Amino acid sequence: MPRITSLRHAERQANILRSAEVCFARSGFHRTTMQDICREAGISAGAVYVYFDSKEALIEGLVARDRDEIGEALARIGEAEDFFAALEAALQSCVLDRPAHKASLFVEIVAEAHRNQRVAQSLAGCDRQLRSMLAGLIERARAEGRLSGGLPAERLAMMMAMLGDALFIRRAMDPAFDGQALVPMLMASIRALLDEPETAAPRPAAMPPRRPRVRSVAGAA
Amino acid sequence: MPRITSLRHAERQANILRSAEVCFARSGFHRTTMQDICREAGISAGAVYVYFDSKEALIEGLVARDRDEIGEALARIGEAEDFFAALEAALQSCVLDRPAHKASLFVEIVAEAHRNQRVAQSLAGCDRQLRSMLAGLIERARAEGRLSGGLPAERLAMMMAMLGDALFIRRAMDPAFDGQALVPMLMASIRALLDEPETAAPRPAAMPPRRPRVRSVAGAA
DNA sequence: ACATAAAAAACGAACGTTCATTCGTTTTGA
DNA sequence: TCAAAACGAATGAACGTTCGTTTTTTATGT
Repeated sequence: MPRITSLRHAERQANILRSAEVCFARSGFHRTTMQDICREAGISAGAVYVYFDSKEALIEGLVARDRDEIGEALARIGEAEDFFAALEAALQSCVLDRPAHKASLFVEIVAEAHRNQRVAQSLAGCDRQLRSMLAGLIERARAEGRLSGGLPAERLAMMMAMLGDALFIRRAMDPAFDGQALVPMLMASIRALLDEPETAAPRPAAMPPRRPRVRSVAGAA
Repeated sequence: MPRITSLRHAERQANILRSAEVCFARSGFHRTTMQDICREAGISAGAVYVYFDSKEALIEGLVARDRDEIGEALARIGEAEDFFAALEAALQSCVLDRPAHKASLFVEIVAEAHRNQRVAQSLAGCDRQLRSMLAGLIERARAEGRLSGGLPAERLAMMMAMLGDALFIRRAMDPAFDGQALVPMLMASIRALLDEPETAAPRPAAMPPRRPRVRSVAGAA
């Protein structure tokens, strides 16, 4: 029974995904033809259907692959000892150090998620996983006394994820965008949030002309 | 000479743009057919070409319209007296209070900008305008002694714009996303950044186990 | 080792659908 | 009255997918 070794099969599949990623990042999902992908992958028009059911399946495959990649990167970060160093490392490895085309792909996937149920679910799963890992980092650091703030960890994780989104978006919008230059600011704003006590005081009705350095964040529940 | 009054012409044009916006936000640019837009606008298939040269021209029209809208909103904000109140108002009116389909449209436009030169230029222009207005707000507040920090205004404006992007993205990704709940955190992180002095000290090599409340941001030049 | 067989993989031309745009005709309104 | 505007069926190109054929790979028998 001549079945191709599953290793070879996986290799071909990965190669097609790589090609699809390049094409999607370059021209977008809808402007990329299957022929483009096949040309990029060096295969014929029909061959891709041996490995993927449809063009949509290619996007799903890409999301799943990236989810696994980021999951691994975050897991590695969970091992680190220093919280802020870990966070900055996460920023580097999960956002800034990723090649530029990943940023374009991110925009493409978010757009596609809007109309493709399955892509939306993959993306939501990826996002949930990422944020819960971040929240876990925060809670562990608190339990070990390395963090003092009291704001809900989930919400802080959401803020961090959003900063990552924003960096991706900017990178996609402008190839000359210098995300690295913003790292100190990003880290500073995260530090400010992490240090906030969980006070429930409503924000002041009017702003006094001169304020103390940092005021507390009165979040909704 | 029976030419339609230019008022009527502008009305029809705006109506078509509105319809296109709804359709693009619902199904995305490439999955929306001209028929969809015409049906939504209540006109026939060919009529749209009296007002717009092509489907692409519709997107360009939408970007131009939104740029003008946001420009007006920001101009109004420039008039405000209290800096942080103005900033929070900008957050509300330019991001949170905009209808949900604007968030979807934003993602769609960023994706489209990636492959359409003219859309990219419109978007970049819109973005530049927004950020320079924000930077102007900061510099004015500093000149009047209402702000003490010293980080570059352009970079701070970039951070603020990115937070706006991030809110839009999240709204587009998840209709249940509660941006309002994050406002206190967003404002707190912005306050922390605005209060930073322009020190150039490099970030500490290793993190001490217990840190003071806020540390300074050592940006690149 | 080699030959053989059979199934999977790859090919690529062709199909059928979808859709932006056009155009000849009709309607509208200044 | 007549040019602009609107209509909507028709057009033609683009593209995802299929399918009959060819090639490659692997398992088995000698």
